[in-house]
Amino acid sequence: MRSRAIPDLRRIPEATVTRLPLYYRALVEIAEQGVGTVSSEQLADQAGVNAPQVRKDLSYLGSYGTRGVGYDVDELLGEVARELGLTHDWPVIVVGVGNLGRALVNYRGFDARGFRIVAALDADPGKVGQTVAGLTVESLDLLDAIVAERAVSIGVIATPAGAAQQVVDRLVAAGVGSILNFAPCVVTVPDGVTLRKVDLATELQILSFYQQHPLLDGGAELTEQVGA
Amino acid sequence: MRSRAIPDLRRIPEATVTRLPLYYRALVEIAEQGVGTVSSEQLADQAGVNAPQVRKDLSYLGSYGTRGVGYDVDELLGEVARELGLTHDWPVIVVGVGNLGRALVNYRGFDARGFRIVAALDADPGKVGQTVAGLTVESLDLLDAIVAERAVSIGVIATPAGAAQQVVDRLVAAGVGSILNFAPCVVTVPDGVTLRKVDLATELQILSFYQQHPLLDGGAELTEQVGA
DNA sequence: TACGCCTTGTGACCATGTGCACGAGCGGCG
DNA sequence: CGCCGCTCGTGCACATGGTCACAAGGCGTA
Repeated sequence: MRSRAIPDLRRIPEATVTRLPLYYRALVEIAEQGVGTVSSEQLADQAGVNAPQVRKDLSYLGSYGTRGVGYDVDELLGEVARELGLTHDWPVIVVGVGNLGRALVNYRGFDARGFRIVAALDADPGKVGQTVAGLTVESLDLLDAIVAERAVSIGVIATPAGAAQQVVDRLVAAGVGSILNFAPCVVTVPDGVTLRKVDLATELQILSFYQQHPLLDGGAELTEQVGA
Repeated sequence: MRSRAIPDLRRIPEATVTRLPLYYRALVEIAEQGVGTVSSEQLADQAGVNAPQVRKDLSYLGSYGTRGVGYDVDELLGEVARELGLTHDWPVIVVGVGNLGRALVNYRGFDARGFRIVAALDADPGKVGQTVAGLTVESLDLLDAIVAERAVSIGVIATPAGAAQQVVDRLVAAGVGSILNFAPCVVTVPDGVTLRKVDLATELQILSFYQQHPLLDGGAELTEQVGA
């Protein structure tokens, strides 16, 4: 008897990885409705992509649907969750408790799916000791100790641009392997560390570009990017 | 005499558009240092990409550097700014004044480069009338009138997922041509409207994936996507 | 004025990603 | 038990994007 799937070590394309969260969210919604089976087309509608894409993406996971029927919602949900690493908690640290940092700490759905904010740090002594969403702001000086002690694996940068690279370096040195950068600047990380960035100004400028060039309009749906 | 550049109607690749803001920011920083000329390599370092990429991207603009010398910082800055539509102001409306919405309205650097928040709306009567960053929160009911009256061209969605599509529809109907969606859901827009999305949960899940699959690491730098 | 250095501009090649269409296989029905 | 419809899985062709290497061409200097 051969075992079920052979998760297959071949790499999952980056573009597929960026869509997995979409599928995950769509599956959660479908599961909540009590539906037991979905076709690639239904899933595609819900996730905002097209059906062949869904099938190809899911095929990378080694997840099998049933021909003529579709995918078992619960099984697929479990598969995607496992692949995304949502079956256990990830301790998250937020550095910088300004407007944005506070919003992030308060953000529901942050810890909703396994992401638990275990620390909020700031360099400003005036902010240390304040409480945000039930969490006490701690001093930036304690970064290394906190990361080590609480097994932090994901760091969120919500500092001013000037401090970002320095904080990133400290996080990496302390063992953090994934970084989400909200600071409006370029930061670099060594190989083996994953970096993603979110920049509001950049997004607005891209919109502004297309607003000014109505002729050029992708028509695409969406995509993404990742660093390493 | 042939005229200088011929802006050239050939389309600028989407990937290039997403990098223009990086170049813009890099150029601003370089200009602030009083430097008059940059090479593609310097610019590449500052922007976090590689030199040939910079040259190819800039060539799409029809912007000419000088061989053997580099690019004139001020001239290039003006060119990029013009291409991105940063030479005039864009009225922005923010819908949803929860944690995130408030942070966005407060966010400096939002209007720093020509993006001016002219309205903040919320459906909750309890929030209407509150002041956020010097702006009075207005009722969602006034959306259409406000968009028309203040010539809003960019809409930012910071509502709960359930309300997002409805708000997007109203914005589009009122004439908004660009939308930035922070709500964790898929929204659709008609052709001719540009849509971009920012989703914290998605970003974290992608990080989580790579954290769990250390073998797969792009090594890429960054990218993006856009809808229409 | 001619030569040589330096940096841009770009054409060609390769990798990645997307869309399509068809074959494969399961379930239900007669 | 056999047929048929439905949906997955996937190979292929196409489009987009990225990397590289090299030619084009100013600018300074002798």
